[in-house]
Amino acid sequence: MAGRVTMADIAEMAGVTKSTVSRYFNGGYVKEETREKIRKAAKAHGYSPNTFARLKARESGMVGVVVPSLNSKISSRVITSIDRYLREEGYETLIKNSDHQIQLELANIRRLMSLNVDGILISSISIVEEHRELIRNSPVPVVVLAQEYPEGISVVDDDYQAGFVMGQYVGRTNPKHTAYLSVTEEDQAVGVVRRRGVLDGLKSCGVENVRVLIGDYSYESGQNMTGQLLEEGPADAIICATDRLAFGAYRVLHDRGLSIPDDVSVAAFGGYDESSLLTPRLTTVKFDSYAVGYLGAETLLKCIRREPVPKKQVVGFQLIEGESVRLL
Amino acid sequence: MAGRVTMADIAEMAGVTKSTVSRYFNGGYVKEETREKIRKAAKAHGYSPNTFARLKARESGMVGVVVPSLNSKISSRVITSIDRYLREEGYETLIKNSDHQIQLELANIRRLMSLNVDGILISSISIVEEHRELIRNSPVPVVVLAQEYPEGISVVDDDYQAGFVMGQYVGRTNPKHTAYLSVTEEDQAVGVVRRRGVLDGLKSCGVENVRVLIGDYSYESGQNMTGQLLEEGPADAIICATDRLAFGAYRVLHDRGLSIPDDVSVAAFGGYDESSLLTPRLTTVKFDSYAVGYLGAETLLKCIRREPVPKKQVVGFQLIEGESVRLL
DNA sequence: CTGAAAGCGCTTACAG
DNA sequence: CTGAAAGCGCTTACAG
Repeated sequence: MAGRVTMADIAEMAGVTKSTVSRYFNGGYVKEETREKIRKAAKAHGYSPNTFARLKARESGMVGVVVPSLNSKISSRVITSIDRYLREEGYETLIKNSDHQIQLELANIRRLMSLNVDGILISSISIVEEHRELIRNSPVPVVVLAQEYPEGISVVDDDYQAGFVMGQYVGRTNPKHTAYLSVTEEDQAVGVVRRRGVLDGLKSCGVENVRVLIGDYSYESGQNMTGQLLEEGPADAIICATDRLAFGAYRVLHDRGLSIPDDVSVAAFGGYDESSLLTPRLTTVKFDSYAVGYLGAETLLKCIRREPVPKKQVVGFQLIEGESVRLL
Repeated sequence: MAGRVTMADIAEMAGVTKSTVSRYFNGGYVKEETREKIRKAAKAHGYSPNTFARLKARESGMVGVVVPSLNSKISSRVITSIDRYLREEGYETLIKNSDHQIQLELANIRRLMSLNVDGILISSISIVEEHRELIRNSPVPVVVLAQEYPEGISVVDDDYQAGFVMGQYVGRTNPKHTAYLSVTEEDQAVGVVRRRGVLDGLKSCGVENVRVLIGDYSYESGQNMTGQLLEEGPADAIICATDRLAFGAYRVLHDRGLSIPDDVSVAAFGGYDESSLLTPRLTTVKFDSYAVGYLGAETLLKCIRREPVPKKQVVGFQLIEGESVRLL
């Protein structure tokens, strides 16, 4: 592990000034002959310019992405999609994980700004006042993913419609004791909007008195909520805010000898590959997370290039019918 | 979205010089009174120092992590674990995705170096000569995860032993037509070492003539290989290099009306949460990916602090017995 | 096609 | 406890 070689060193070896070497690395005009000398010198020392010293450069070529988790299927899809798009467009992606902590998310945003990225994509669990302030004062464009953000630019899933459609789908089967396993309201998109959709969809079929339990995003939480639910009384339909929660429900229902869907219908949101492997296959809504990532990245680049962009883009979803809901 | 405020601006507002402001932000001595003025000025403009300008700082406080994918359970676990550990220790994590492309992986490593990170963790699918050169010339410490790297420092899973144990487990059931669904040899750990373990384990029970198919890491690949396998002849035991491949096998076997494990035993490596939800539950080896991440991060920090570290650390695994292997 | 010079925003001994 | 000054490694008009 060698010492640091600088542009001045390379310039000296190539018998030119650092201006020329700088141009070489930034696509400026350099005579083929000179170019060759620089290439050799750089190669010999494995030299690449120190990005940190590009103080005067207007653009860093980097885009920051903040995600709430690296453990979730959805985040994985969104980031993968963003990353691929940006790479194609010649941008670097810097990924920061907030691990479901708002304070960390804010710190990540600040950090990316201080890293001089050209723009930021935020996939947030929850937009709080500090976000607004941070985004308002941002020196670079910011696009918010998966959460409504009326003050700025966002790309969102159609959580309400998806919830409504699923609510109707289950509501039509005429359940007597329906429950919705949700997450905290901190997460606007999932904890508030999706839930409202589900409840409204159910109501449109005459299903009221829905028990709503609140947990987090984990498998264990799905198990706990289901356990609690069964203790509190009978249940013949459980809609889960995410597939992972449904996995927990499956486990508990299986363990108690309850049959899906004969005793209890289960449905969820996510559309993970694994969900189709469950027995019975899980009925679920699949959001187009790749589209969220793709559109988000595309929109951000447009902002960076000062092209006009829509304030809000809503991507589609798809109801995937499994066999986990008892049809009439 | 406002213009950029600099340290000099803050200094002027607070009525001090930038030396003092710099000290303020780097934990140097500043009188409480002065401190307060600076805090206010900074707050008023949402100022945070531009990391890029810390040209003279010896340490950046950042660690780079290169992963082969953001879509895999294992990578997710490893990164999450790294990220948490480093954060606790006051370091930033910069994540770069190589999307299973060696060239991209190399570019990512170079990029992180030019970003002045204090150290790099590489979770590579395959170490090629260019890696060795890059790592040899690295100005900062590098720790390799999940792949053997005799020339340097690594943290690895015990792929051979895990393979052997699984080979034996299946071998003891006396299968007549055994197959191993593998990935390309490019991936030393999984494609070569794990496979050798499996084959040796089987052999130790007298099982030879194992059909080995090669695919990639996808669900689809699991389906394709299983389909091909069944076309080529009978099969009563399939060991898959990863759980995801086993998911594909499950789907195809189900679709063809073959029973697991009565007609065909299936086993794999991964230990994903979802695997225990399959019917029948998948028999799988769970590697301790959190430990890989944790130990990797810890080891890297020790390198950065010039403390002594082991050249190679091997983490454990666990055979999780499901019901997918027909026992005698 | 290339160089000299100023400057980017910060850090760091060194004085005081 | 704080400031003046040099410097980090690069970029960028501007000459030539």
